[in-house]
Amino acid sequence: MQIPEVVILRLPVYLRALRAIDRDGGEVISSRGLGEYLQITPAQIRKDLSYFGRFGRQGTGYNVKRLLNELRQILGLDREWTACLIGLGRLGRAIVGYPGFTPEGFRIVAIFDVNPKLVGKGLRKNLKVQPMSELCGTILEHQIDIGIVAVPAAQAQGVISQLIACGVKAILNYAPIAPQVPEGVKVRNIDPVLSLQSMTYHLRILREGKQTAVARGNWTTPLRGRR
Amino acid sequence: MQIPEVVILRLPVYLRALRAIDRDGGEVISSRGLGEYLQITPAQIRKDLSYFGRFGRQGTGYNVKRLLNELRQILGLDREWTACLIGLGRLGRAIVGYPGFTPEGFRIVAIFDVNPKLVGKGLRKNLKVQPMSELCGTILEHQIDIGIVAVPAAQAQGVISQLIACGVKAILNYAPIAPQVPEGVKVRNIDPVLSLQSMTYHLRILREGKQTAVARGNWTTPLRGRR
DNA sequence: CGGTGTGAAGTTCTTCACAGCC
DNA sequence: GGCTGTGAAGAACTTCACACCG
Repeated sequence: MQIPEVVILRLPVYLRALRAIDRDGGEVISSRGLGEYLQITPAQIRKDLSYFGRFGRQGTGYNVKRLLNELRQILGLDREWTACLIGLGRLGRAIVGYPGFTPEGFRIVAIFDVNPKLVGKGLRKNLKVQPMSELCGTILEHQIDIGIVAVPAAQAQGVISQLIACGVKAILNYAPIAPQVPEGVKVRNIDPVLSLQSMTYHLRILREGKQTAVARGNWTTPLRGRR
Repeated sequence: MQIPEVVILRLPVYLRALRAIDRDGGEVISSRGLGEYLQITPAQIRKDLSYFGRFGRQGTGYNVKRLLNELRQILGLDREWTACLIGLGRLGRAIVGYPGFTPEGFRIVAIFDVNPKLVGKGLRKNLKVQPMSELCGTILEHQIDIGIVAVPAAQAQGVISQLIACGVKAILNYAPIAPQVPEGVKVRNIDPVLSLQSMTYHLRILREGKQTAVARGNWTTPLRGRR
């Protein structure tokens, strides 16, 4: 059975919510409870989970710890995944340095950069910056699962192609490009600028809508707040 | 007419592609050309654009500069938007420091942090770290449009609620939480961990699938690469 | 009762396919 | 011939609603 990608994208969200609920001492949660927490309809949650099994109990809900473990297993988070970082510029440094970035189950085991001045620099034990020429060898040697791309836009596609050539099947891309990848390779793009640019659409509508409405004087509800 | 949110989310992607095409000297692009570039079907692109007007020319395609301007206008990027950053930890510093973050049309005009040691520190001209107590006043004074939240998870919802109370209608949230916001407020979450966690689902399937397949010996195509 | 799991209905989004134009 | 713009068809996703269970 082929599970919709949207469902897969929601599972980590459920996982995180359950972690929070567990931390707060919750032992059981209904789809309604979880839905309120996440602003998702209960039916959605039940349907999503039903793709993978029957984890709930009628009249009660879901056992938080049980569901946590099930989700961890489904998402493959019950094992450790290795990643390499390519590009140790400002962004790359923020990524390695950020403690919450590599949560349970992820570990950055190699770093690459074109800059010869950075190469050889040790970041912490067993983690030295390597030249790009060693990319493929290291990936094969360490069986690296995930490539994290934090290079400038102009170099990004080249780096991604190299990663794929070395057999990497999952890429987290921070460069502002639309990567070209063959089928079977999963890419996730992290791009705050796109998010900003889509929000301004709504901001614009809001402004213009209000202006228009004011001009026409057709208020149905009193205007709250500024602007 | 109500335009689907997915469409809005794709517009900035088109915009960026057009910028690249323009930079490379392209003057005209067909929906097919753009589609190949972005791995999106031509029909999708045409339909998306048709929500906003008729920008193409039959037999030719779209004039790149014209379409660029139309999209900029649609997205409200023909004016400047102001943002404030809340939280000047490691992440916050990466955000203000990252030059590509505030592209055409965005400007961070205020920074807030709870840490008294940071307050008063000047980052650049006219940009000093302010205490949280000044949040609302500054937002109203500068008419700030967007709040960028880079505080720890535990504080994030509180900060977001404050922003909303001050009238902010657009929030870029970097904290790993599911923000609760009233209708009319747009939030975009930037969360690399969720992206990683959804990719491991596929990695797991890939591994297990291959193992299973090997065990059964039912290869249809030769195995390429490692693992 | 309260709540899950799930076919079926409903809705939204994507793709097709073609008229119309360059 | 090539390509847009767009109703209509099709696919994907979400919600409903109810049987069934604790």
